[in-house]
Amino acid sequence: MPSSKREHLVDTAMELFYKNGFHATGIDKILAESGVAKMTLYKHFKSKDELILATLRKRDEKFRNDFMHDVESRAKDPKDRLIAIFDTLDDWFSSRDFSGCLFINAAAEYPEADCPIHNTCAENKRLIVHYITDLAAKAGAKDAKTLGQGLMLLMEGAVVMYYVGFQKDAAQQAKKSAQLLLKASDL
Amino acid sequence: MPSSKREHLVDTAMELFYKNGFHATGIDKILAESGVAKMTLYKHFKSKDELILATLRKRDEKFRNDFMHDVESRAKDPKDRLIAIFDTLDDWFSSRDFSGCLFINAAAEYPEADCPIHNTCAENKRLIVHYITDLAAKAGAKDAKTLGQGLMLLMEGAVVMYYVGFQKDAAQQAKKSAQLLLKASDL
DNA sequence: TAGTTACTAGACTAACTTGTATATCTGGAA
DNA sequence: TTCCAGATATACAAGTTAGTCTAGTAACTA
Repeated sequence: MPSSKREHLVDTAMELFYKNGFHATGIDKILAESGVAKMTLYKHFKSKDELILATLRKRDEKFRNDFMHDVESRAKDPKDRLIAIFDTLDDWFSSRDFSGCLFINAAAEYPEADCPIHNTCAENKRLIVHYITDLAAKAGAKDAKTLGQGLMLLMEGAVVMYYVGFQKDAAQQAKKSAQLLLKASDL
Repeated sequence: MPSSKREHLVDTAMELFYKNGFHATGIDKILAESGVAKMTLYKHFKSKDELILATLRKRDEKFRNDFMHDVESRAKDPKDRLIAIFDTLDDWFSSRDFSGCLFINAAAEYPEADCPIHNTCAENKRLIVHYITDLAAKAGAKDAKTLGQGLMLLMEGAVVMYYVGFQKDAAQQAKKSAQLLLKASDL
């Protein structure tokens, strides 16, 4: 049986890191919020960085899972799913606790390319590109790789423009461009 | 005559904030690196946040200026300039000290929407969208606003995919999609 | 010469950081 | 009952943080 304290720590940490940032969130705040003792944290994780890595890994799994399920519940046809991505995105943006992309935020605070934290963020992006490119191939795009990459760029751009630039219609603007890219791929 | 100490502080701070992040860069490190006394800093800026704001404002001006000049030196025709954007981007990415977008990084560390730092980042994005949309209009795009927004999303997406996702060809992938969007706008 | 301005050096505060050490408590199994 | 794992509270170490205070220096100008 996995320790429930451990999971509770990771969940609390994820919330605080996401809302306030990594350096700005001290260990003590996570402990106070979760009601777990400090020694319990250091029994499960040998450092704050290890806790950060655990939260990123959990977030990666949960985010991609929720994302794919939401997209797939919106449309059956792979081609329609490629467009549905941007409605899923729109809903995510307008959710109450949206605070950008945890992986973009983490990479910003841990800039070094050989840092495990930054690399975990990179892995998340790679897996999402893979998912989208796979969908593009299933939809029969004439150049699935290019289409997949293009849609990924629109998606990440929308996250930045909504979160950093306060552009409320970023997801719908991305959707418009996505439709043009699909047309250019004979879809 | 503007204080040279002030400018030196801003330049040093910009370098360190960009390379290592904002919370991770202490006042003392900036002072040691610049060789300026602490009281001189607090004579020019009433807090670290004020220094951050000054660096963001200087960066905004310099970045947009350099960016526009580089784009405009690559092509004369507005339509060609819209594509040249992505070669400018590519050069920026492969420059030795590239560390993502300072404004995306800053917004990640200062998440609150009503925070002056976050708002300065938003302003930078708005001004760049405006520049690109203006170019699209000059190029005679049938829907300049949509094209401008689309190209901006590709651009920001490329920054994220290069910096966070280690995707080395992000700018060239963005360029390919940009060409498709231009075609869809009858250019 | 006297005054003004810009800057410097360095001590200092008070809070906060991650991480460790110690000693205690609790619930369940042998 | 005894033993033990897991968690607890609390104090602590050692360093860092932003920001203040004081006293002094160097250069320019009336």
